Amino acid sequence: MSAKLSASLEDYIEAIASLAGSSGETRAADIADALGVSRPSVTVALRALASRKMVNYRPYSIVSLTEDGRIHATAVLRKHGILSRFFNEILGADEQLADSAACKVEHAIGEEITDRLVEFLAFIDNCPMAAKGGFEYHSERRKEFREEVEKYGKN
Amino acid sequence: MSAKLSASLEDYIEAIASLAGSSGETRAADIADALGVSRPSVTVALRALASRKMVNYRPYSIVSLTEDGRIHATAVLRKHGILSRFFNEILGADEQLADSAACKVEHAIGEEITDRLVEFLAFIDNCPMAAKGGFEYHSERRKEFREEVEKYGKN
DNA sequence: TAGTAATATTAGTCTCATCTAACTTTTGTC
DNA sequence: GACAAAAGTTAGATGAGACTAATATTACTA
Repeated sequence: MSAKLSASLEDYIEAIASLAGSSGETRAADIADALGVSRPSVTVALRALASRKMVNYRPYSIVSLTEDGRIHATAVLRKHGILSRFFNEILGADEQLADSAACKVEHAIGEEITDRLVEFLAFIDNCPMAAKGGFEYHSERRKEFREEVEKYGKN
Repeated sequence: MSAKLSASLEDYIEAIASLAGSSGETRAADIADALGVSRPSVTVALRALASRKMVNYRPYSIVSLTEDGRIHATAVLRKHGILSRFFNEILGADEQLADSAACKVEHAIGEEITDRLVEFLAFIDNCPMAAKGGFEYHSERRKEFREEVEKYGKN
């Protein structure tokens, strides 16, 4: 099991994994842009990640993830994707909100909760009428109900 | 809308709200114990919360929440309860895990996601066979499947 | 009411994560 | 190959949140 990283450092490896793409490499400036952070902050983060053997880092050079870093990044990206899907597809939040919520929550849940959420999503994929369609229908009914309350007043 | 608090300060008002009970008051030592934090840390947090008008605080005295603090604490406690229920009742995590995950996630989701989760839970309460019972059944089946794979080997 | 025990605060330090400004290294172009 | 632009790093500062050790205040009790 790789050592625990702070939410901030997880954001960095996540960004590196996303930016690295097929070449497996990125530049500090791209990381800074992706995270909306200054370049010196990236330098600091890369040193911290290098000391934890998560990135291959040499000053003034290109950056790549180590095997450990890749494993950790994959886990974070997995959580992100699952949470985003849950917020958007199941709860019906719009994509942007779902994604930004996923960005924060991904650092707060462990593997067990994540695994269970995966199973839950798989269940709903297999039985869309049972929960997904059902809940969408239910949500619509609640919205109508709210609108009616609005229209006719609460008292 | 009350100003945003850090995750840490939200933990403090949450603890204060929980400890205050009917009297509406607590002591710094109890807050420290509840959060597993030193007493000086509580002093610092109380000053920060007082400057944001979230607590009534005077040195060497008893602590209570202001109206704003109570509102904010209620919102955090609501998120906590909802998340905890979701993790435990829907995803099937044990109570302790559900609670500790809720403790972290409660600071990461906003009101909209929370409201949608409430509606989702309400839906499932009304149609237990649709999703809750269904998913529990589904989970059992997956477990059996895993055990069978285990038993007979993967290849 | 004096003295001790419990409670709370100050003082000083640490780690993280961020910033700006200034400097250095690398890169690309003529 | 020299030199400007781009990219990266140092240096130094800030703010949040935590800690321990020492000090101050309050409360209890004999």
